[in-house]
Amino acid sequence: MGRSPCCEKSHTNKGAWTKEEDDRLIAYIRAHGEGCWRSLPKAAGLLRCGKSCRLRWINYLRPDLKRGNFSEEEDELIIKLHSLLGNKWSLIAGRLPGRTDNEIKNYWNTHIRRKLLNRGIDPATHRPLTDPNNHQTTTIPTTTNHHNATTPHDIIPTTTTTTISFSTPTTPSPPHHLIKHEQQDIKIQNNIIKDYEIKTILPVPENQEQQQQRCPDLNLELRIGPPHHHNQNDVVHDVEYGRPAFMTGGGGIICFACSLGIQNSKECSCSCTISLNGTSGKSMGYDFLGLKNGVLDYRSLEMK
DNA sequence: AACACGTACAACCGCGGCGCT
DNA sequence: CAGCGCCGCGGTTGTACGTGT
Repeated sequence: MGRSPCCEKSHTNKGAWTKEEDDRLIAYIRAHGEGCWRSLPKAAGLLRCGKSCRLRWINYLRPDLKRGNFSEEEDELIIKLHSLLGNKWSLIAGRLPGRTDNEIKNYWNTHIRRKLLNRGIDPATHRPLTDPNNHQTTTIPTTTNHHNATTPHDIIPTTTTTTISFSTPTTPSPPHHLIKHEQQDIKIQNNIIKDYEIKTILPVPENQEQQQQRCPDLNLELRIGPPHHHNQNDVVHDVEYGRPAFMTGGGGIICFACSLGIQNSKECSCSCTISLNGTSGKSMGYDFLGLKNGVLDYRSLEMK
């Protein structure tokens, strides 16, 4: 299916935006609001394509953007979210108010990747680089891209080229320590997270101990379900929606929506009542994505 | 001071999803 | 149902700036 170019390239500026262009774009959007990016440049008197205008506005000019360095909490939240969502930068950005997908993506590639590599963790799989279950299909890039070269000390020393998996193994047999590994479509407010993987990890895998030794300050074992014990009976199915529900530490059952911290949403099919600080309700002791400590509060965040 | 190399980030490009006709 | 067009996403590139030699 052929596609027409998004804009008449011969009549559009490219490259860095000037102050005047910024001002025009801001003024136009203040007057008319966002949207209709294709027609916006012409209406605003800009010699730019609509995509360029949209990008400039979203990533740089939007008034609600939080400029400045990422905090340690944001770092850890990004790592957690990335381990769950993969390179779904827009979804990750949706949970970091004031941050854009582009900003997070750049930050990941320039800072967090290296940080994880220094910790001996594969940034793609969030598992130890030495993990034998870390199926190796691609070569560890010595650079993020052609010029984002990492210095030699950033790379975990290996005698040979180490390869890692950047995707869920296509082979049907799951790693032995995964008892649950299934695709889910979940809806969070107006967004749908597709191909979400639930991995419930059995206790005491060799690699976990290894990982804890390596990075005692970071628990990247992201569980859906109670952290204290797991067995196959812990995962039951939500009768109404056919999606998994989870046993809580107190023996109660929460639905998948609640396990993601979106209890009380329309997707919630259980009757659990979880306070944000985790101090009441059947799910006491449950802390997903730092909900307890207030790092993340889905209900207070507006999706992009 | 000059150069080379590394880093950070804004911006671009191509593609897929989705709605409309 | 297919074609079309727009929007948004993720990957990649360009380049200014910083640092080391």
